[in-house]
Amino acid sequence: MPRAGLSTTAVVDAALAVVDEQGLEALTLTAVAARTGVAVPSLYKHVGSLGELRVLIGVRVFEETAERLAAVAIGRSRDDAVAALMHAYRGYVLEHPARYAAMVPDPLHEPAYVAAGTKLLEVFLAVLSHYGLEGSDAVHAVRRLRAVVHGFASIEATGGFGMAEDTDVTYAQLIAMYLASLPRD
Amino acid sequence: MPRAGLSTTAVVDAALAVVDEQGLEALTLTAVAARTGVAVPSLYKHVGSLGELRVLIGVRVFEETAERLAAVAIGRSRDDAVAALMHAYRGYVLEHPARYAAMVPDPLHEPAYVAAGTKLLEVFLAVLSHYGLEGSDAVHAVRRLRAVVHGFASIEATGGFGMAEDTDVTYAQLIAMYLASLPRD
DNA sequence: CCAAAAAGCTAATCGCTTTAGCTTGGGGAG
DNA sequence: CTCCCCAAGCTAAAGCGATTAGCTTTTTGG
Repeated sequence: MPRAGLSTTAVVDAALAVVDEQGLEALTLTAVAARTGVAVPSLYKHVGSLGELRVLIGVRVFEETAERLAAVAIGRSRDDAVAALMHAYRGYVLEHPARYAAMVPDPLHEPAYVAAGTKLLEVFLAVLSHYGLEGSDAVHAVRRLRAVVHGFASIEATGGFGMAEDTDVTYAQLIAMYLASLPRD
Repeated sequence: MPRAGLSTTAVVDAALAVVDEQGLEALTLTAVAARTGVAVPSLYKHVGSLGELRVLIGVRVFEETAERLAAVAIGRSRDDAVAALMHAYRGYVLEHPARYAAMVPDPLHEPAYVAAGTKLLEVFLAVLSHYGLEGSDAVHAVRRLRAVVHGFASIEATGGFGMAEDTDVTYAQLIAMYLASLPRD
């Protein structure tokens, strides 16, 4: 019998596919094993435990987001950059709604998250530095941004906005609201 | 052997206690049964399934929040009322951080949520009506409020704010930011 | 006082995670 | 080119949580 040629990366890929297709609750070792064409216990050669797999998924999503945001911020500044960041963040969540839920648990308790989280933080800080924000002011500004963006995205991703009104309009208002909270010249 | 004298309400109470003390992941029928002094299958006389229990918990939290917000808005108007609402919302989450996570899943898909959600919506709409907001404008304003408040609360409840800066300050800024987005006379 | 519904219980099944221990493919050292 | 070793897979089995079936007993309305 030939070998499957699995790897930790491949397992995480398969797990993400399961999450995308069937939701976070459907993330089970049985499902991942089925998708990779391997017996369930074989996964332990690459992953350690289901809990660890969840963390790995969260880290991956975090990294992808950070990468995407960093890319989109290049060549823009101030309001333009902030708006682009906010749109990119929401865009990722809209593309992978189920995946987003995987990012939430144990954000900073898990050391593995710290690296990815730090990179994301740095992107935010870099953009805000053009407003002259430093130190505590910058921290609070980043937190405001995270609250707005995460709050909207998580509600939208779970279908929490019941009314028929266009959510694009709401988001545009949120962006304007946040920008207005930044120092003006 | 005497009877335990359980009821759906009592089961939900016990479940909330479990969540408060050990977190949402620890919510298991075994844990609830242990706390109520009953065998696991006996719970099915009151609850239907673990999934249904989760929904019942979510509804309860929703209702408590709505009640609390409604109470705090009485006798206040405009900025005063909005700020009070936002503080009360955050206060509830800080008091029961683990409980808050139970509110998120399936917000509107579950019909049971609709009633509680509607009440909460009405409180928001009533407060915003003093700004002359109606129809779509009011819907977007409520969504902005939900995004800010839920975003901040959920990040804070899961310990997502890593830096040492005082979160009270951040929240005060968020309130000011939101108020600034409402129509001024 | 009596019947029947409601509340509990025990036994058993099923799916999922995890551990233990065996087998073998395949690459590198000689 | 061959042989050895390790990593990748597998099967077997234990354990836990949810759920169902079916029995017993308390309680309560008539």
